[in-house]
Amino acid sequence: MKYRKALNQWLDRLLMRSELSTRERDAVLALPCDLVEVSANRDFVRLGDHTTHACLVTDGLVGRFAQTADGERQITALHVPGDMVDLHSVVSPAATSALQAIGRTTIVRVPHMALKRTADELPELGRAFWRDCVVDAAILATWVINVGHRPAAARVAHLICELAVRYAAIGLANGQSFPFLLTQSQLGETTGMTSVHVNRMIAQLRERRLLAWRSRMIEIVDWPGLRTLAGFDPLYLSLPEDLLRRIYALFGTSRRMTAA
Amino acid sequence: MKYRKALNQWLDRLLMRSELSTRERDAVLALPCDLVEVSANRDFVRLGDHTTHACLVTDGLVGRFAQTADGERQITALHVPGDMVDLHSVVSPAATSALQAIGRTTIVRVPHMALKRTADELPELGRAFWRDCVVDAAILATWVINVGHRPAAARVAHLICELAVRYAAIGLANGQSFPFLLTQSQLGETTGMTSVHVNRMIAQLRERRLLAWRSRMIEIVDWPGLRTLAGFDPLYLSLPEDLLRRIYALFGTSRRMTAA
DNA sequence: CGACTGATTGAGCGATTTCAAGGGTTGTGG
DNA sequence: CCACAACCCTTGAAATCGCTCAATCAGTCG
Repeated sequence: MKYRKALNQWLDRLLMRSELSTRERDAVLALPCDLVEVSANRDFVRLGDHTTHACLVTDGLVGRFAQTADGERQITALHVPGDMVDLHSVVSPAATSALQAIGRTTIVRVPHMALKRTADELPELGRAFWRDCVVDAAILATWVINVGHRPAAARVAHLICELAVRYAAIGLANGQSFPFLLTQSQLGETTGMTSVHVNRMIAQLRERRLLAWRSRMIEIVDWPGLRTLAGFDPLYLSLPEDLLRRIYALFGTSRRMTAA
Repeated sequence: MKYRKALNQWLDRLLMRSELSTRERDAVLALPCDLVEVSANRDFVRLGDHTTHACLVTDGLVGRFAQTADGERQITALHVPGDMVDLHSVVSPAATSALQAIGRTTIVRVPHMALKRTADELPELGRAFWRDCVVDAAILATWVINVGHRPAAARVAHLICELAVRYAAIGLANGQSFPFLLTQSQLGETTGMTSVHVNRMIAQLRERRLLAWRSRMIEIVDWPGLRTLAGFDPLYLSLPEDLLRRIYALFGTSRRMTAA
């Protein structure tokens, strides 16, 4: 198949949460698909669309957007490379929210039909698909707590912790730094606060020497400190124990010695 | 089977979102299960438990509870009769949050093994299970918007609208009234606000003659008004069009004439 | 009849938003 | 390569919303 790299990213993701036989792995890699480039800030799935394909992010960042009646936008999910953004659309093709590329993004589309057929033939793989949706729901539940019951600084810190771990898990963290493609207003749209207040909270996190943020990268300066402030417990991400340990080692070691 | 009534409730639920053949329906009704009574405010699944059964609510109300590091509790989901509370545990048995009965509740437990076997034999039914989890996730996404981007009064109103529709959908609304088993503090725990402030918002909703609340029942007084204030759009509940129309008719007709 | 739990109300405080304006960065076209 | 425009970040001051603390009232269960 043509876009083997993308399918491999997804397979790696599935393998973090499910054990798959060789046959099942091969079936994933043999899925038909096609590639779409989406430019920044473009919706590629709109509310109410009836989709026929599921979208896999290979490169870039995708946000799931919802809207209140008075036009306020809220980001309810973020998807990094390797995420199948709307795997759920296989069983529920009518989109209940819009999908937008945040910055230029590469998408690989896989037909629902192919996914269904494969899942029917290999029930254990079907369960892996289902499990992936369940983990997404667990992330969502954590966002509810975050937005509902955490003070502003912790809210921002928690999202940053989550993205740090998710980027590290897919090998896109560079030492203690990872890509952070959101603007501060978008960060506000996901944490339920004003861009102004996001800015002040970020300033706090910087002052406390917990992180540094420049040119679309965030550097974790004090991982334990950030984690504590955020009340971050990565259990809900369902990552393998050893991977998690490696990530923590990556972020935690060699505390920076900057500033007296 | 012994608890056919409970399984029938669940089957009805599944049929709202999936078309099932006679064989598939029979398979659902033939599932093995056992019954558990849970007294008020008791956790029957704890964080981190490895479960072997999925829990179906037959009677009462169940809340999914999460906790922040500093002990604040947040309710991330509510489950009414007919809901399979943790169907997702079939593919992900380690509980990522606790389940608590809100008031005395009757649970029917179905073994994961039986659900898996049935799903393997009848792939379309397996997809119905998966779909159910997807709808739960859609509800969760809506809660994120609610808690993140709506002012307090609308937040409370939105939850009330959702529960009104969900109770009506399972035939438990009595005219314009439906059971409301949460205390005001619990309502605060789900909407991310203090019980004091919940109280004031409820008072507002009463003053504006949108609803009445007494002895564990809420009566919808002005459905269009409540819906508008809440910005409520039931799309995310994935209910059949005609059922929804019937529910709206039920709530909307015969506006109450009380009080000059 | 107490003892409890839940609902209600008031006053003061603090967190977050709003409004507003200025400075920096990035990308683009000349 | 520069100039410009657009967008993003940053900061301040005032207003608002929701929280905390505290007390009282109303049902409910033994």
